[in-house]
Amino acid sequence: MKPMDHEPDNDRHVRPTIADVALRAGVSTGLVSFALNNRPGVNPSTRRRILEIAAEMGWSPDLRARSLRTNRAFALGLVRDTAAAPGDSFFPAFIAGVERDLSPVGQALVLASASAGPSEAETYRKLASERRVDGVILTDLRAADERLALVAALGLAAVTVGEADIDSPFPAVPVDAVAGVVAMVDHLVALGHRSLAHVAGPSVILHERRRRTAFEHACASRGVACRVIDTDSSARGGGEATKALLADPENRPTAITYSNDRMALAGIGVAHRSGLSVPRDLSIAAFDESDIARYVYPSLTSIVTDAEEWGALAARTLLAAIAGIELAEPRLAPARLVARESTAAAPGARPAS
Amino acid sequence: MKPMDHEPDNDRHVRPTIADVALRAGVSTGLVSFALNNRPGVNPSTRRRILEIAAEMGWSPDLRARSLRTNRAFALGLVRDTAAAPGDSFFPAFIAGVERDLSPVGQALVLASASAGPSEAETYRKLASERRVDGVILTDLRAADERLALVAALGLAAVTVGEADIDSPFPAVPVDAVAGVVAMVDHLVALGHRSLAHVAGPSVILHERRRRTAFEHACASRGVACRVIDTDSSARGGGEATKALLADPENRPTAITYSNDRMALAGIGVAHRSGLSVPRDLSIAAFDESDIARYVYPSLTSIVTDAEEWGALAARTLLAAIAGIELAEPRLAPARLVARESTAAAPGARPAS
DNA sequence: TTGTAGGCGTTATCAC
DNA sequence: GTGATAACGCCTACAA
Repeated sequence: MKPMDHEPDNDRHVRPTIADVALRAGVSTGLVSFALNNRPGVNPSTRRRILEIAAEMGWSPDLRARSLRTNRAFALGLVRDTAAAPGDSFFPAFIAGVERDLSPVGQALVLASASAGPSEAETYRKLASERRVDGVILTDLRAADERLALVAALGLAAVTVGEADIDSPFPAVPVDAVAGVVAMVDHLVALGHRSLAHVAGPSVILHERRRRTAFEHACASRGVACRVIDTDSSARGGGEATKALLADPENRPTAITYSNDRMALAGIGVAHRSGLSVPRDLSIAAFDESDIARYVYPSLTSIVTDAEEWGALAARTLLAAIAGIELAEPRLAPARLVARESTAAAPGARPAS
Repeated sequence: MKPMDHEPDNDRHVRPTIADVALRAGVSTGLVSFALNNRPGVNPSTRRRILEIAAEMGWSPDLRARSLRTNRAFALGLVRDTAAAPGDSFFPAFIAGVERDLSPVGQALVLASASAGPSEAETYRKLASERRVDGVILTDLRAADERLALVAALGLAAVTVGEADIDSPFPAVPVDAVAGVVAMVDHLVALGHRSLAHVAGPSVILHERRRRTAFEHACASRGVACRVIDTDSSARGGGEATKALLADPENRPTAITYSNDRMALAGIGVAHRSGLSVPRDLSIAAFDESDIARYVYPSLTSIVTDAEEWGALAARTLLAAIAGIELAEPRLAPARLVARESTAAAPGARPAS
């Protein structure tokens, strides 16, 4: 035996290549490639024969070779800051949506973490320099997000989940943040609430900021008081914000909205421990619910967005961008209010007319 | 502009290849490769010069070429059934752990979904035939899991998260399921509970089955009654199981353990709606908590496992297996009981001696 | 319609 | 110790 390990005729576990198919079909590799890729210029009968033989031999494309040759990775990347949002219920659903649209078209999702180890920028840089992905999905966009310039400089395609606040070379998949907030404020005002509060996530995050602004505007235009507290989006943060809001019995809101449901649940916990009953003494509402919102007690009034659909739309938009197609401005169904048990008439309020 | 985008000589953004480096250094590409990979047989001064020039030119390895040549993907795969466990709090943490150990060694995580579109087997098959990954992490192992044979037949490496119940060619990263359950049952028995119940996930899932068995054994050996109800692991399922358990006031458990925290939260909801107070009238406990368990009211007594560490250990074990190294049996710290507010003395029970 | 040849960037082989 | 050169599997101008 030679030191070389080429014995394609011997080893039964060698994957057939297009050369093997070509040999068997008595044609050239080029023709096989054309036939396999559904390209014009191949005699229909020849094509059929080639496809048959390829199937029979169990040929399947080797992505590595194809990648090298075509300079594409056939994969998209998603970098998450895992430390920033533990227990986040939005992400898993979002990712499921992304995958749903990727796998049928032979694309894969490469997940990378930014929090641990190398910095976020380094993670994107590596993804690009190794050419592991063709594009990235940018989530949790920040104010003046430096990732836009970075990713563009790296030559990656991208899609932003939500609209950027600066010039962006990338398509965006926005969702109407205002409608839901307005519906929520109207809902609470109709219940007689005149002093509201919003427990927000970090305000560098654009969608957090937008919710906050929408909340403040809606309150102002309805002439109701509103307080906003920033948190780190964690359950703990939500609890602490609630404590702060309830600290002064003389001057506390009668309804609190939270930027996610785990903060809201923590808020309910704090309220209970303060001797307040939800929703009798205090109304509670949330954004971005997971399925538990429906089943806890009291069930959570929420502004819900279809996270999975959002992910799917983002994936589709990015794939189109990579293919050089510009999709008609993709727009997600606006977030909608789902009223449940955690919101009720404000204490001492007469029912709205 | 032509529709083609190939203009490598024109584009100023061409990445330097080792050929470029070799040219500049006045050596051959082979030598550059050796130098860059820290392999013996290169004159130290030559090596230094090559490294300098490579850095200066901004060379970085192209994974595609390396993959093609070395027949490795430098990536691991994880196939999840997204539909099966929406809102699962275990997975995100687990994945974060996987990534934590992967990125520092230049490996990536490819996530694929099985629920939507192609079948689970098809997903693994594709991952292998495209050669996208070197190995897969098998989670939520099922009884007589057919994935073991499939993945082995596909020539993929793998690691199982938890021990298989059949012969497995793959290393496993088990966790002691029994200790936590025993601690939980003892905790409840000490509180005076004599009639327990367990709301389990699908019993095809091995860890669900093991918990169930451990629960039944522990109850039997303590001489306390136990009822088990199977669910689909969803919050809804947890709620319905609770309804069933509480249906007959004459004969209902005084404590219920749930296989995950969202079922437990739903259970608390059902209890409240049935006019029962937790933990006064009914004690509630959970497994696999997310961070909200600490902050809800009442806070949840839980059996907690370090999901992130589990993911990291699984990744490490699989990487070792791929490298041909067999790690000393990796073992995770056993799950431990964290008693909180949701469990208390059984109604009418005298405090344990 | 089909065949040929060259190259994508890297690593492995084998002479020098 | 060093340097050509041939693969890896596929795609694609270009020639026939």
